[in-house]
Amino acid sequence: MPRTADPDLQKERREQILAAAQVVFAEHGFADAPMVTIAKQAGVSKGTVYLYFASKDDLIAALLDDFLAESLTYLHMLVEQKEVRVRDRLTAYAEAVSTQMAADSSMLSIAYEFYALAARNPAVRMALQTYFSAYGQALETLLLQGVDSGEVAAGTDVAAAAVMLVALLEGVTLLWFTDPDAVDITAMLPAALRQFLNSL
Amino acid sequence: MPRTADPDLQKERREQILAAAQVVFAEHGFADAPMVTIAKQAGVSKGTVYLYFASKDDLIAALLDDFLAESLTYLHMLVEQKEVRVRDRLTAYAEAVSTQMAADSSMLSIAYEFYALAARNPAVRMALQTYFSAYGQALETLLLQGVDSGEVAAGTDVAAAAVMLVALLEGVTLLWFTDPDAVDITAMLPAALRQFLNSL
Amino acid sequence: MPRTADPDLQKERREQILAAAQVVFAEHGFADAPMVTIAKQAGVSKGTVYLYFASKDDLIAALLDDFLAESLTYLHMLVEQKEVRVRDRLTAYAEAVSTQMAADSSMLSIAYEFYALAARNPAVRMALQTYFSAYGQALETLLLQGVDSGEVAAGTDVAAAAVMLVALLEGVTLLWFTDPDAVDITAMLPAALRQFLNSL
Amino acid sequence: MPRTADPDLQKERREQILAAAQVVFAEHGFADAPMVTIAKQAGVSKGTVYLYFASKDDLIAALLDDFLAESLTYLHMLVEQKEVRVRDRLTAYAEAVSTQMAADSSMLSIAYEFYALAARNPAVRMALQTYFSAYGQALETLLLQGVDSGEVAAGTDVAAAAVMLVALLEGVTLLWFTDPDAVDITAMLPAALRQFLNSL
DNA sequence: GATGAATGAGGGTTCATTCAT
DNA sequence: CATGAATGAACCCTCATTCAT
Repeated sequence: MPRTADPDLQKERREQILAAAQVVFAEHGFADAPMVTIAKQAGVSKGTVYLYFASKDDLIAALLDDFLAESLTYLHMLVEQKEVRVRDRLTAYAEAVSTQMAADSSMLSIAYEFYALAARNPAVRMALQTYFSAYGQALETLLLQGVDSGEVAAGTDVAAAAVMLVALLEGVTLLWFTDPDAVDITAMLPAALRQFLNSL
Repeated sequence: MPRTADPDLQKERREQILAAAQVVFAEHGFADAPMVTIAKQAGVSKGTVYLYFASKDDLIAALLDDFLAESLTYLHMLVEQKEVRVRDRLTAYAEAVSTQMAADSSMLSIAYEFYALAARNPAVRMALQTYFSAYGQALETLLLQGVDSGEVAAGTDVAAAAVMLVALLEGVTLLWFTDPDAVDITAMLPAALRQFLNSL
Repeated sequence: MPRTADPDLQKERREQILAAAQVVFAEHGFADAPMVTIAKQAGVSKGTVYLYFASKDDLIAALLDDFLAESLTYLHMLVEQKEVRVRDRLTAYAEAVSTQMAADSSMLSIAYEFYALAARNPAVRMALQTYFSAYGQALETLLLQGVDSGEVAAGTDVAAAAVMLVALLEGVTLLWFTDPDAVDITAMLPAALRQFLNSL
Repeated sequence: MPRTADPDLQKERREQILAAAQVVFAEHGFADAPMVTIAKQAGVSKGTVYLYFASKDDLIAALLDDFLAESLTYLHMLVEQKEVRVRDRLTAYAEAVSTQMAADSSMLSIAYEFYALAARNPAVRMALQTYFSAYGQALETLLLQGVDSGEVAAGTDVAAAAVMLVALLEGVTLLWFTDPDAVDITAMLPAALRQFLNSL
């Protein structure tokens, strides 16, 4: 039993607070979510939050990093599954994303907080730029694998196609977020993907 | 002689404040834009803002209404120009939107504020639902005109296509907003439109 | 038809505004009654109120003067009715006061505003002192008339009795004001008076 | 080590703020007493006041409760002192009240604030009704004890007498409050009491 | 005289952050 | 490590008062 802090416990606390922040931020928005509410949601005191995060901004930034890292990890995993057909992987991705969002839209609520924040916060903007760039790169790689396997037409401008695919997925997501009853995301997202792939 | 209020002056003041609010909200976000800053930007005093808007929320709601009404007005105008080819009208729309946003992104900044707000404000959510519904309807009507004129394949599911088109345009816009240098919106938006129409 | 303002019209406007102030002050209290509300209640504009009263404080002071003058006028009238028995006059007074208050308690609401205000406003305090002094004087004169007519015992300390009578009437009024259902003022006020007179 | 809150310290702070509020409210009135002034008087910051009272209204309500409870406690104590003659107890009460008020009239200033407030605040009105009802009950019990001991005439309507006694005491207090120089409350209150008891 | 748009001081309240325990 | 009492800057909103018309 070491005298120094237990790194695992540290990490656990940190994630516990981040999870609480996600819940509270999704419900109230960044600006209207008091730190004390996040602390309570995490089951700790106000002061403890400041032991793990220097400020509210820092907490928000950490949440952003978590989100993006997690999302990219999943995408990179997809890229590695070379034994599976590209279409099937993309479809699986669309289904996974739509299923997850339909189950818990809090991440999405926060995503729009981040997009809004990006307009006036350079650090957030930069993080999102890096994310979307990597997102596009991953899809581009996937599409290239599709060209190799013959699933995608040889002459396709895969770079442009990747960007457009990202745009389409994000756009469908926005529409669903705004009006979940009008847009069936679990159907629409794969459908949009299919149509897009067929157009290549 | 303000025995009776001058309706024109009233309207002018109101728009003057709304314009100021757009600038300030775009720069600071709804939550971090003090009313007094908006007042100063409009060249009036704090109290004056409250002569025209009952509260900050009311000001935000009025801004949303203005945005959506203006946007839909333009779309409905497009629908009416039946003498012009559908593709040309859609292209003109994409170009107009991208040009405007490239010139002044403040409306877009605020758009993401509204998307974020929609998650926890029923009135905002409802307004956006109505907007996107009308938006989709307008594009659907346009696509139907395209079917009539032979520009769009007869068997096309125009309703689904319209939703997807909205999604695509919104998605491209988001990517540009996040990273204007990585995405040339004046080129990408028409290009995305072209590809989409070709896929129908 | 004089070019200068019509004094009667002036006076009428002034009383119209004072009457409105009574209503609004009674409902909201001095501090929470906006001038504009008083203006509306009077059917004039905000600016007009300031044509007749220099400030809110001035309006309040004028209201106080009106109240006290009216009340004293009635008392002095009682003193002059020497042909009527003292007891009958006092009873008539008690009945008149209780009837009026039961019909409209707004004057009473405002009375307590004035009592509270007297604690920190010398002008108000002075006015109330003058009023209560005159009030006591009037009752003392009445009681003296009673001694002369044999209605009141000869050795009575009429000065002390007058003060006590004022206190009793004010006290009963307060209890009724606080709980109108628990105290029947139209019965209690004359009863208190009777008992008091009998104890002299 | 404030791992857990210290109840004593909490209570102390609360009373410290209530005491400050009494001073400031008495001097400025409820409406014209800024919270920050109360905070300064209590030697704490503005925010601290809100740690102990949810709002200004809450602070006022707490003050009212304190006043009434303290006052009733004293009355109930009087009722219990059955070994002392009723007249002596009432006289002691009158002397205690008048002495206390002559020493510090701030409670009285605030009392009139409460009476004024009762007109438009149901909670305050209710509290005062309960208070005056209990006040009357206590005096009624005392008078009944007087009947038992032969100090008060057997046929007396003690209920009515109690109400009238409350009224008389309150009325004398009001007159003194309005004009302390004209009314010697330490003499007048016991005198009024004596006369009243003699009239029974 | 009368109006009501405009002003800005002022006040209630919130909450990010600190720090003594 | 953890706590939560304390701080005070900041912000929304109200309203007494002024004055151009």
